[in-house]
Amino acid sequence: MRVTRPIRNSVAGQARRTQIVAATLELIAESGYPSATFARIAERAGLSSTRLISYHFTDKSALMDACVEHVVGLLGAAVGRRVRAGTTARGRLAAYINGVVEFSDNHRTSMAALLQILLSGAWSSALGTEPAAGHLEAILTGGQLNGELRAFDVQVVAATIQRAVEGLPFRLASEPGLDCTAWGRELVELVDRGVRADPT
Amino acid sequence: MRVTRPIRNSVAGQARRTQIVAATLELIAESGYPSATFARIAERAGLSSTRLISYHFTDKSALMDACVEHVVGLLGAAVGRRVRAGTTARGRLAAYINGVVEFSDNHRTSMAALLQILLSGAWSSALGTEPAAGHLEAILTGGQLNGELRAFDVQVVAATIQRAVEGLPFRLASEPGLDCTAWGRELVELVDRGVRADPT
Amino acid sequence: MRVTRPIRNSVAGQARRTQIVAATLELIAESGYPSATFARIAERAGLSSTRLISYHFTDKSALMDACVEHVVGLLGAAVGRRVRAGTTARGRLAAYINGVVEFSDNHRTSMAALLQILLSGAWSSALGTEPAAGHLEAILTGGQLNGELRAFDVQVVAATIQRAVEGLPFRLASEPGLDCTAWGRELVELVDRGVRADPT
Amino acid sequence: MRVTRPIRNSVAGQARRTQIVAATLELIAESGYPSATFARIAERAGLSSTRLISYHFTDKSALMDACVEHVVGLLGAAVGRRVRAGTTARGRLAAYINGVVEFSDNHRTSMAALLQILLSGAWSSALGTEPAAGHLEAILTGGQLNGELRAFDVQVVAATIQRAVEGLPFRLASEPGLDCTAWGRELVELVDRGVRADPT
DNA sequence: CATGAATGAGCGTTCATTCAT
DNA sequence: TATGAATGAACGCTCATTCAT
Repeated sequence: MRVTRPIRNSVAGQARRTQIVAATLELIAESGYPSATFARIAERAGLSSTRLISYHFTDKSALMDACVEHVVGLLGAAVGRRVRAGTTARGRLAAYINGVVEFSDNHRTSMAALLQILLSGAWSSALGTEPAAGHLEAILTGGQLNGELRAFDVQVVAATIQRAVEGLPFRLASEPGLDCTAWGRELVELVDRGVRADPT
Repeated sequence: MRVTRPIRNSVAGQARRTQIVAATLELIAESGYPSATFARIAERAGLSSTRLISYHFTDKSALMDACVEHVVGLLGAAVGRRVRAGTTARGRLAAYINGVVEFSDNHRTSMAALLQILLSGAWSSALGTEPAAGHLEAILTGGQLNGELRAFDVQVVAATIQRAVEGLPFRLASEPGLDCTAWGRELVELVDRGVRADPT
Repeated sequence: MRVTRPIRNSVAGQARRTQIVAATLELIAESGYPSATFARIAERAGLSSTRLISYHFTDKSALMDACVEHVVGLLGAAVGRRVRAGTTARGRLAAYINGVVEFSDNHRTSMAALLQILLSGAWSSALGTEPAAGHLEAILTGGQLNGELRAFDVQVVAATIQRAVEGLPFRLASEPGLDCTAWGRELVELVDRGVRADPT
Repeated sequence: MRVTRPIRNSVAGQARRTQIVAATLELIAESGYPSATFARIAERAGLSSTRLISYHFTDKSALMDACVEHVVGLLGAAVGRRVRAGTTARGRLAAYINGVVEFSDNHRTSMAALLQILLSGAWSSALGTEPAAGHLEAILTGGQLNGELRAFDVQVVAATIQRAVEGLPFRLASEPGLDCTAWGRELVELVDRGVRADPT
């Protein structure tokens, strides 16, 4: 039994941890956070006992942190790349929305689980979380400064956009056939009209 | 000896049920849905035993249904009145948004609890829920038909607006000093610009 | 399920609690404090599940408190009666020693368990504990004041006597045939010689 | 490849074992026997895994035996030296008491831990333990034979003295500023008066 | 309408120990 | 000599619910 903090470099350990995180994400996406007990996670991951989970993760919240980190890492990379490619504020805003929408479409399980974990509060906020909201506000403020966007309360608009894109994974859960591309297009149009500066 | 379901019409029983619902809503608003166990509800309501809860409510989900019904009833009445007073689609849309925002401001505990219950999934959807979304879609469709609003996917826009207003109670929980009137004004402006027809 | 503090007046409940306390004392006396798990207590008491224990006692420490209270109550009554009957300091000292020794002889299980619980630290010292040491010191101080006892450090002597009488239950565990009356007589003689004033 | 028991004579192994024993003693003295789990011992000793403990000690009780042996060895040497220097029974008795008291004062951690281990029962009595009691009885019997000490039950007196000196480490834990020299002096006087022969 | 008693399943966590290098 | 990985049993405790008045 290891007693110091789990070594993140061990190959086998890393694999086990990834396997447990994956099982946890699937379980939460399918049956909700409360169903993600150690017993059910172990069962789904094919582990011999729940002890293996507590062996690799200090805590339940440590496991949840690992889940959040995993998904947020992928999401941030995917969206960040697209946003940075944008040359105007409106373009970056559209990239952000489409980026999250597309990622939600392609990683349904992970995103559904992520949002439920975040809502559950069962993670140690000590993570680099809510960078999303920060990025969004930066984009909006930039657009206001260079005249692309009209005057508005950045907080309100950022919160609205954030909630809009975060709503998609829930929608997809009950309506799997949803056309995400169209949803993104509509959402971008709605938001762009809402924030762009009036033509002079 | 009566062996059937408790009579729902008795005065004392009705009072007890209201008391339990109130305690439940407070508890959930303060400490989240998972903390709303029978034991804690009984403690907060000043009951000597959880038995009194199971006596008045068939089930935990029946209790949650009662909570949802209670708040949705108040919310529906308050918002419905304001929406019906509107004469244009854009006016009714603004009335809807401001109505929910104002209600969230004035009934913080109830609204915070309601949204957490709805998210928890612990209620028998057999309620007339999501009438809100229906109302919203009706307003939007009406506006498109009479030319006030541009062409857009009603589902996407309705979902976005719904999520926007439902986000406020969460925001209020962490930022109690928030200016809700201003928030509502900003939100109405954002949405109105997003959906109104282009000037001809 | 009751949620307020257990009602101490209920007849049936009181009986159950006594039954659980008795089983706990027996178990601890036989197999030591660490063996007194809820599972084993329930088994020995013939309960259907450990849930019945947590139903009647808030906590494990609450159960231990009940055990301590039970035995200390009996012990205090028995010894107190004998001590109060003494008319001299030396007489009261002998009464104290013989009282505890005799009680230890007649309530072997309870005393063995009590001492192990006290040593384990698993009780909320909020009880009226260690009144024994106080009584002892009072007797000794009184004897010094009236000239029956020589000058000595009351703390040291009280501690020594207390440890001497508390040792008997452990001895009895490994040597059940021990003659307690003789042991008490020897101990009284040893202590009396140790503390009495020199003849003038 | 060796498959038998680890060699106890290796230098490095001996050092490791000493290090583990030291950590265990400290832990028990500070937080009690039940807190001395492999995990916590490994943590305090700076080991990466509990495996190192099970590697060097067959068993938990083997570890405890090593702890007992370590302290009893030191104690026996220190006290034995002083006792053997005594020329009379009363002198050897005083030497024994003062020896244990002084050792307890100078090796607080070790003694506190030792007594808790002995009380816990988690050691294989197969050690040459209770030699102390034997030595004490020998001193007392010798004194009775040569007329220095009065007639009394050696077992009772030996047990009383043993418990008296063993009580000091517990006292020191809660009262670190205690004057041990004075305590020893008082105890010697108390015991000497209790056992010495009456002047003829 | 009310309530004390009882219940079994399940929770996250910790235990000393063994396996396989 | 050392170590990471794995293990199943047990821990105290909480859950919503049912029994029996």
